[in-house]
Formats: sequence, C-alpha cells, structure tokens
Amino acid sequence: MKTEPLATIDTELDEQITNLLRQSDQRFTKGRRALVEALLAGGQPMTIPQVLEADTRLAQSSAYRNLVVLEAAGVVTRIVTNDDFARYELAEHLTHHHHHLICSSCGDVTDFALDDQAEAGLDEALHKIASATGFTVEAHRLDLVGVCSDCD
Amino acid sequence: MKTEPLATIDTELDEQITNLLRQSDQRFTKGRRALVEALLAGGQPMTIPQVLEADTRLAQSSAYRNLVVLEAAGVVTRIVTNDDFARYELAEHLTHHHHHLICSSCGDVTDFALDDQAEAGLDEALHKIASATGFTVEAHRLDLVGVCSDCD
DNA sequence: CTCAGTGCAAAGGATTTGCATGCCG
DNA sequence: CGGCATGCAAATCCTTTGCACTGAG
Repeated sequence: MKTEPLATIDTELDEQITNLLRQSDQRFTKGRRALVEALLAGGQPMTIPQVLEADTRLAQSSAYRNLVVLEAAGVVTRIVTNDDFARYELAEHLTHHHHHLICSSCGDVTDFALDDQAEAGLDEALHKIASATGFTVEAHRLDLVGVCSDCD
Repeated sequence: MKTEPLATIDTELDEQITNLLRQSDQRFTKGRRALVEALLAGGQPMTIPQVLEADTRLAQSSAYRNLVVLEAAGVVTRIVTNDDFARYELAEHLTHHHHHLICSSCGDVTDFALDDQAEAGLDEALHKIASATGFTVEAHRLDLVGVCSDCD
C-alpha cells in the first residue's frame, strides 16, 4: 500500500497513538495510520463512507475493523446520531475538549468549544451529581441539537 | 385490542398528546396509547424489546412505525447509545427537562436533573454559542458517560 | 516461519416496508 | 363506505464475521 498522506501526523501524535495501541497489544499499521490521517484531514466527525471516499485505498471491512480497534484503544471516538451512519473523530485527549452541534435534519456533526468559565461551572455541577450516584463518570457529553445552515 | 393500561394517562397529558399528533395529522390510536403508557410506566428510556415485553399486545412493526410517528410529532424522543437498540422516552416538554447517565458498558440510560443554577449557567453559555453560529438550536443534550453500578 | 492485519464476499441483525385485513369516523 | 392503522412476513442496509492470503519481524 503506497502511502500518500492526506494529513501529516506529527511525531508527538504518532507516539501517543502508538503507545495507546501498544497498551491494547495492537500495532499502528498503515491501514490504521491512513484512518487517522483521514480523520485528521477531515477535522470533523466523519462517517465511514466519507472516510473511505477520502482514501480509496482502504477496504470497507478493514475500516470498520480498525475503527473498532482504534476506539477500544482510545484513539478515536464513535458518535452515533440519528443519521444512518456512525461517525468517528480523534479522541479528545489527542485534540482538545469540545462539544457537538448535531443537525436533527441531516445528522451532520460539527465541533465547537465552550468558554472556559462555562465549562468549569458545568464540570463542578457534574461532579456533584457524580458523587451522589453509584455511577462512575468517565466523561461528559454536551451536544446542541438543531438545524444546520445547509438544511435551514 | 383490549386495553388494560400499564399506567394511567391523565386528562391533561392525553390532550397534549392528542394535540401534538393532530398537528402532524395523526390520531392518538390505541396502539399509540399503549406505547405511551408503557413508556410512562417505565419511567426511564426503554428499548423496543423492553416496550414489547411490557405490553405483548403490540406488534413489533407497529411499535417501530408508531414510535417514528410519535417522535415526529414531538411526543417521544429517540436516544441512541452504543447499545444495539435505540431507546425511547417521553419528550421533555411532557415531563421535565433532564439529562442522561449513559453506561458505556451495557448502554443503559438513566435520567437525572441538574440543579437550577448550573442549568441556568449552562443555558446562558449555550445561547452565546448559538448566536455566534448559523445553527438554529432546538435543544441541548447533556449526557454523562460512565459505568453504571450493575456493570462496575 | 509465524501471526497479526488485510480484502473479499457472505452473514447478521435492528429497522423498514409491502400488502392484505380490520377498524374508526 | 373510505382511509388510516395494524400485523405478518419479506426486504433493506449498516455493520460484523469467516476465511484465505500477504507482509512485517
């Protein structure tokens, strides 16, 4: 497989991913690298068809299989909306904490960030809830649901 | 179909739902009533199998079809996790604003509410975002992802 | 040489749909 | 009566899986 990167994975990111995968006894293969590059180039949550279109060298089954591996290793996050396809994006700790604008019409997902103060206040409120529950919190997920400009 | 309600839909709720359906040119039939009763009795987001088990009078296809109608009319909300099945619950404006605890292991969903102050702060922050985007916000969705006590 | 990763094709499974029947208005 | 809602069964289609092959170490 000839690799002509869609986006460049810098050394630091490469190491982080390699380590994450190693912790799951997995290797950072060319196919997996191609997936990460496609997601990196996309800059937004992408469906499998979008990923495959971005890099036609990938077999569909391998894409599905590797995304499962990458998700289990904590490299990518799977996002399900009401759209037909699931979407994937790089995990937050490889990028930065953010939230999603989800279009209720077409299912498209866009990233956005909350200002620091609001985020801090939210975090605090959630910690209160967490401690009052037998629930072990791993993350919070804040989405805005509405209609994107394309569908409007 | 003999109706032996799992839960009682009071007059007010009945009217609200009837009106919502009427706005979509739909009627509040027995089958739909049975679905709402099951969800009401459940008190938590339920999968279709759970709903069908709660009321064996319902045909699977009708359940799916009617839940689509009910969702379009704004009577119920569809929640998708990484679990195999989608879940449904009564729409917020028929109950009260709340959020979800989603178990990343079994996909189970539990409701919870944020204290008023935190909710207000969050709302304010989101309005700022909204006005800065070409995105028409319909609702916000805040979920806590973690591991429920059963899976722990 | 060995074994994980890959690609192709076939299977799986939640959800949707076609069609004949029944029921509400 | 007329038309929507229902039930059954079959179809759909995203996703997963079986299997043989290839390439890296």
